[in-house]
Amino acid sequence: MAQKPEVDDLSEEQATKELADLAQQLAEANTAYHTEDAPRISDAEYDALKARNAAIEDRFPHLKRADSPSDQVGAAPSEAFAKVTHAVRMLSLGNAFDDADITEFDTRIRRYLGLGDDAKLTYTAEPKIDGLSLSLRYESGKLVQAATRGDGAVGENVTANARTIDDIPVKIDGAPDVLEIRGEVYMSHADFEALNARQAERSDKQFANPRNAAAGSLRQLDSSITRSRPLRFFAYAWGEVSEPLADTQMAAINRLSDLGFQTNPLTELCDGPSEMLVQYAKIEQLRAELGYDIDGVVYKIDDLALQSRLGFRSTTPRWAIAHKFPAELAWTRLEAIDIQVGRTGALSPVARLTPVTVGGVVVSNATLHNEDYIAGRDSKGNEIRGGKDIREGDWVQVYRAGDVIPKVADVDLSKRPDDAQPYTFPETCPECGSEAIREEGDAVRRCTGGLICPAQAVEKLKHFVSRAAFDIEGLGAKQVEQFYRDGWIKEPADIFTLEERYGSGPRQLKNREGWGEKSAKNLFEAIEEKRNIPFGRLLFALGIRHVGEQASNLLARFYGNWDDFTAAMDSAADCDGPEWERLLGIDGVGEVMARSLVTAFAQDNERDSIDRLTRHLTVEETARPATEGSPVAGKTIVFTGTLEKMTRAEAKARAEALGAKVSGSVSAKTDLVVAGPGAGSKGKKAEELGVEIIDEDGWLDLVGAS
DNA sequence: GAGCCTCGAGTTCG
DNA sequence: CTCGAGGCTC
Repeated sequence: MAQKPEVDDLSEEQATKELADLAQQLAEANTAYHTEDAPRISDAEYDALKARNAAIEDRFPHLKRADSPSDQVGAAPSEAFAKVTHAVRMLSLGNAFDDADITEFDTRIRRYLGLGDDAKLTYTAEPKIDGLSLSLRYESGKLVQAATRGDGAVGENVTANARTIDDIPVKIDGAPDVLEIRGEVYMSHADFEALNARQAERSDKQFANPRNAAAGSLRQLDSSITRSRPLRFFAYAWGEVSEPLADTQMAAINRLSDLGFQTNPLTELCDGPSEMLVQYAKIEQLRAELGYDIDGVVYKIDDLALQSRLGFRSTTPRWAIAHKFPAELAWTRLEAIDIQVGRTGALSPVARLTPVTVGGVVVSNATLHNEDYIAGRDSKGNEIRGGKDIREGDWVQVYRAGDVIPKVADVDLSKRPDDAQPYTFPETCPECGSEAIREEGDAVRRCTGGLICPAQAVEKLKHFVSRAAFDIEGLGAKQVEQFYRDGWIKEPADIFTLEERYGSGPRQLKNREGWGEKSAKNLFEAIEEKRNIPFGRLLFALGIRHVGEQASNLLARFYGNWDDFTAAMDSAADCDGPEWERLLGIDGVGEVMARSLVTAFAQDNERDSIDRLTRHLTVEETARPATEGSPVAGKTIVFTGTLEKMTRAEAKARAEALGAKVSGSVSAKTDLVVAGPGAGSKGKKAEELGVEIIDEDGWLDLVGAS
């Protein structure tokens, strides 16, 4: 770019041509970034191209293109925002779709807390705003950081943009030293329409819906643009706080309001499921006149002490649930049914649809799940959609499940073309022709081609470089596909010899279309960086069936280092003996997973491929869980008898959080028995074995809770 | 053996 | 985000 003539020296003709080039380059970069989930050019290069474009447009305003990149909203790479690790994870909520789900929610909570049906439980109910969640961190009353949710653990720093939102105070009085406020950024209907009208006047891009407009506005690199967008904010929760805000959810919300935040005026207390449903109906009725989008009602246990007793499941709190409004539906034509082949060989049918707008976005593909779903049955053989099968050419109803994934919900038989044939699911892989087999009791049909099947091979490679696995910058799905097609990368090990083979010499990466000196260098560097890899990531990256991210990390924590692990897999290869038993003894590992693991390491092909790979790697050891300061870390605990101040489930969760293993029966391996009144045989056995026994109060003292 | 809960695998669009 | 299946508990 440095060699390019100064903007002032450009002729109109040159400028026109360069603007066209820039528009194309930037569009490609955007596609590479957004849809291939791997940027092809660096952020700096991207910014430079954009700056050049702006400079030329400035000089020749009349040459500005209708599709000018300077008007593209939300096109800036998100890499431009710094990553922020949330002090307290931002979780999502469990979903409820009907009245029964709400009753079950209440029942589950009562059971977990050990409460009877008659005990009073109070909930809050509030509209669920359809926007984007934001976490605001205040220290000594000053806004120091605003972060998007991201994946819940790590979000993006959008502080400068958040400061421009009127509803977000930059300073608050009388707050705890550390206070993280969580809430929703949204745009009102009126502001959204005004914005779109304004955009139209300037022939700028129209936003599909208020949510997208809010999201696009918040993620502007230039915060003056965010300032010009009418964003609003409702506070409804909190993350880290240096001192408790209140005793109840409702009081906490009122406190947030006192601190100067907008809180939703429709937040109400409910005494149980029936009142919650009344509130739901009320809010649903008000929906159209609220002036902003909501997609349901959120219920939370009001008592914060109970909230903390209930705690969290892996991704959602036990004490809250979102009751969603029914999804928007649309009818369209099913043009064709295509089959995709996944990493494990699973054949998944996809519906190709005549594009139709559903809930503000245009949908042209939808999942059809599996063979049975098309035939109108679920996995247990029960009828779905009244047993109506789905055929190519059918008129179908689609919706976006969870407002995201398009699904085919129904078929209109009266509009079925006369010549429509029942869909026959292929029994051979459409990619490699191998036989596709459906195991007894399985819902999916799988290609048996293994790595012979190009689809499986490439999907496995994509998995290998994915976010939770090797996560190599500049090597995303699209790149992997191309390298595979050209034979540059056939298996994971090839990634680590890529530079050796194509770093220099007659066929060089930097001479390839779409690559340059800089991007090639960046890629090689990114690969270099990943030669050191944590055990858990490596194991996950291998893509062994039934061994996902969680299981991989579990195994990494258990075995600690790679060599011990592979040695254990070898010893357990015949699915027998002490190592096999030890593997099965891991909480969370069952027979199916264990077999899958051991087989992967025992099969020559697969093992050779793994060994070829690890030769290029330094596998980082995983520290066994330290659970610093925990009095029970690594101990095996048994709870017995009646627990009066907590339930079994609670006690177990608590113990496990502290690094203990909770077992059901007393044995020589037991370190501690917590016995309530009525402890029978287990108490006796503990005495016989000389295992330490404490009562419930002793336990609560030990773990520092009362 | 039933009934959770959690995880894995597959999915769409911006 | 959803579905199906694995794993654990009762």
